[in-house]
Amino acid sequence: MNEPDWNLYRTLLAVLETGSLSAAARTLGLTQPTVGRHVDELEQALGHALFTRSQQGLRPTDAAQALRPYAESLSTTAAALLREASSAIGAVEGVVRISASDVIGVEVLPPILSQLQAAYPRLSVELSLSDTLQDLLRREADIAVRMTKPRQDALVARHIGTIELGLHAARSYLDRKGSPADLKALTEHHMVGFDHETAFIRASIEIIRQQAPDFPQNLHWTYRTDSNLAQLSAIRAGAGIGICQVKLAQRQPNLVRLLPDFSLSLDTWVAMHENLRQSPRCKAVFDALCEGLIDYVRSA
Amino acid sequence: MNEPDWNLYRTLLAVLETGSLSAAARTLGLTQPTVGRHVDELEQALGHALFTRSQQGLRPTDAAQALRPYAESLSTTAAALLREASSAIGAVEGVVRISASDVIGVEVLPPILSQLQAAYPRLSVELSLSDTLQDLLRREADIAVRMTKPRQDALVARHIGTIELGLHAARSYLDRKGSPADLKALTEHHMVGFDHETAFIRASIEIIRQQAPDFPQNLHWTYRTDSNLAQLSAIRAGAGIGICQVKLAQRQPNLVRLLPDFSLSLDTWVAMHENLRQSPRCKAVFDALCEGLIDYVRSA
DNA sequence: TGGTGTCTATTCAAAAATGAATGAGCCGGA
DNA sequence: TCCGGCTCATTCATTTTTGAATAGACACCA
Repeated sequence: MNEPDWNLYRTLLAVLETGSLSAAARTLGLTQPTVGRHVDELEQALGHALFTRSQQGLRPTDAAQALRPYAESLSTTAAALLREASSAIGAVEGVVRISASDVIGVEVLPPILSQLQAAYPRLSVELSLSDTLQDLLRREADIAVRMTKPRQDALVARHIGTIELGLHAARSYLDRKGSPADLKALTEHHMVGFDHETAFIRASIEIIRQQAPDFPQNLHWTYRTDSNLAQLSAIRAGAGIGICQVKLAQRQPNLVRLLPDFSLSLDTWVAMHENLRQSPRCKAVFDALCEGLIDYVRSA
Repeated sequence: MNEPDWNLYRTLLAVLETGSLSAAARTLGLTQPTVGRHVDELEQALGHALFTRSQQGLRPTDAAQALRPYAESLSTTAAALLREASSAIGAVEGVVRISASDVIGVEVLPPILSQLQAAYPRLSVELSLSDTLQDLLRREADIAVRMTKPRQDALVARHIGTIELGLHAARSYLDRKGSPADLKALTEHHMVGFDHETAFIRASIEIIRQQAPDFPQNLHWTYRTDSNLAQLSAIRAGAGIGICQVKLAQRQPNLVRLLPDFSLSLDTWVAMHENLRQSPRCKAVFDALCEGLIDYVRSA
């Protein structure tokens, strides 16, 4: 039995993502019959049924689900290959894909990246807002800005510094509700916070417990979202008191820091796949990111 | 511009590996003209020359070299996908690829694996003898036996125990040359050791320095090889005194341990990609490997 | 209930990819 | 020096893959 055509994996992934032959055909620029034939061919080659056909689409079997991560890995690697090929050798041009948290991506990176693009006009930047380090290994991004120290051997990481977090609220909110005199008074306020308790959140809560034993346990969470960015917007809009970056709040005239003794800090890192050190375009972006973020962290 | 056919990457890799269109065509089961056309097509799609043609083969350009790791990653991932597809859902069958050092692979694993295959007749094991942890992330193997603690987040690792290393020689050698009375006497002997000084070797030398200050600096290395397995064979054949696993030497009637106060220890780990925990065939092999190796380490 | 949207399956002609054969250049050994 | 080995390039017939069109089945909505 010969190795199946690698294109079959691409159409497999498209069918998994879209849920139907027709939709997959549209995204792939093929037609529904060919996509169907690809699936048939792959099923025959692998010896498993991959989908149960029905008139309103295909439902993937467990076998297809098991193969999905591999197909995704193929797809991201192929995309990374194309990015690598997007630049001439030795030139700072082409596409670089950056991954960062939403707040960093929206509030901090734009000036840094626009300056970078002024310096290298033939450079394109793709920005993916997500928070896992996995995506560097899977090559979903070339460079990542992260708040945890990368522990992967295959990554190059540079430590940027520490970002300070503090409690903030909008003036409009404080005009209505007044300012809390101490941490215990927070129970009387509307709080903006996280929706789901991730490992990172649990760790943060632990740190808060240690550093600020007065921090109340049961707060009145009136606005919960897992997006830091949405939290920031909510605080700005006067929805309540929440935690955000101190440096960021200083730039916003209508945000006030509360109880400045309460403070959390986030270590910040910029990480990149080791292989990409050879690539001038990635190295240029890496260096510019480090420089710009260090400026941001140290800014008064 | 459309995304290039993924098959083009496969032929690119084959051409890079074989060094000629014709040879690549043979390994791919295609013909030389099609391989040539694939390369042309890819060059056009990427906008780079990938090879400089000549009558005695193709020389890859820097651009092609830069793409090589990506193509290799595609290839290993496609192979991993096929392995995953080689087993029915929930069944312990199909192909599992194990990576281990040469000594472990040749001397320790066979009984463990043959027992495993007796338990699961539809299971196939591929054994790759290499020593880097990288290959797990690149999916070059499903499971690895390693002598260093894995630091990758994406890996599941289990600690097996400590393997003791000691100085050994064959009786035939000792009959000719006599036994060294102490470490200093090693300078009078033929020694079997490593060829290149890797990071691991340097670390080991450092440990030796600390634990055995008497260990001579300048030994008479008469047999150098980077393969542990070849070292073991050389010691067995009476080429000289060398370091090998104590447990392993105990099984060999003609090997004698020398200066038993001298001892090194290696921490042993079995590691696997986190995703594969879902896969019964990998989990079964992982568990069997752990059990078998623990038995080996603890055996009298 | 009938119309419209979605989906998959099938057929058949057109387009694309492939292979066999051949030519030409280079290298090394007899 | 010639021969056999290897290489890549080119041509043309054949095979394979693809797409357009169509039919049938289901779901939703007026």
